Amino acid sequence: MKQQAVFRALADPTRRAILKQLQGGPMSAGEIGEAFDITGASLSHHFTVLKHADLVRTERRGQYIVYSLNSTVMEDLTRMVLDLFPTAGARGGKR
Amino acid sequence: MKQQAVFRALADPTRRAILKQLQGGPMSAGEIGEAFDITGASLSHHFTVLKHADLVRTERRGQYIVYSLNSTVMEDLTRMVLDLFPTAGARGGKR
DNA sequence: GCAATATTTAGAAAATTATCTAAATATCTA
DNA sequence: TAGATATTTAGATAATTTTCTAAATATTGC
Repeated sequence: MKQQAVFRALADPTRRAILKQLQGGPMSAGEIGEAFDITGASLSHHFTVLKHADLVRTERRGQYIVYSLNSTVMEDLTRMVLDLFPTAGARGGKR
Repeated sequence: MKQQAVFRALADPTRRAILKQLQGGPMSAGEIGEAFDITGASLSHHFTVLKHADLVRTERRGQYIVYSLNSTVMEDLTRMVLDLFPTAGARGGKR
């Protein structure tokens, strides 16, 4: 798990918005892009960063490329957060 | 809660290392700085970012300024993470 | 008050990141 | 195969961030 890649990926608001979009289920790059006012090339750059952090998965479907959330990383991420603030979340507190 | 400020603050490895240092308890700026090979001025900048994200608290103690973790933010942070990956962590899954 | 120590602020340089346009690659349909 | 659509790659520019040096501010102890 590349901690740095994950935190760096989450630091950008556009990328977090992409992740939120994907909560609705897998979407093509173009569909995702409709919600943003940036070029496809810039979007593609963000996808690269998200893939590098292993936060999303891709699959080519015909001429489209479909992105989806990689929710298994969520556990790792939670662990990283807890690792940074052990005092508060240490041992199974309330949720 | 300034989501952007928190994620941005966590994106830098030096700042995450500072947070880890503070796990050992409150420390003065100078003590924290001993572990890093950067100037006090740069360190001070990182403190500013961490404070802006409300991840640390400060208290002047004589000529020192003592930093400590603000662990209450941890809950917010966990919430933000869960918010980004709802499918996996949604409702009290395993821990 | 003055010198010493601790930290921050100001301003600039260096490094990184986000974005763009143009061109390349991949797939589909006719 | 040729043309259309979807996405990525390349290379450049703009914006942001990290770091530095030098100077400023705050506090202590003489």
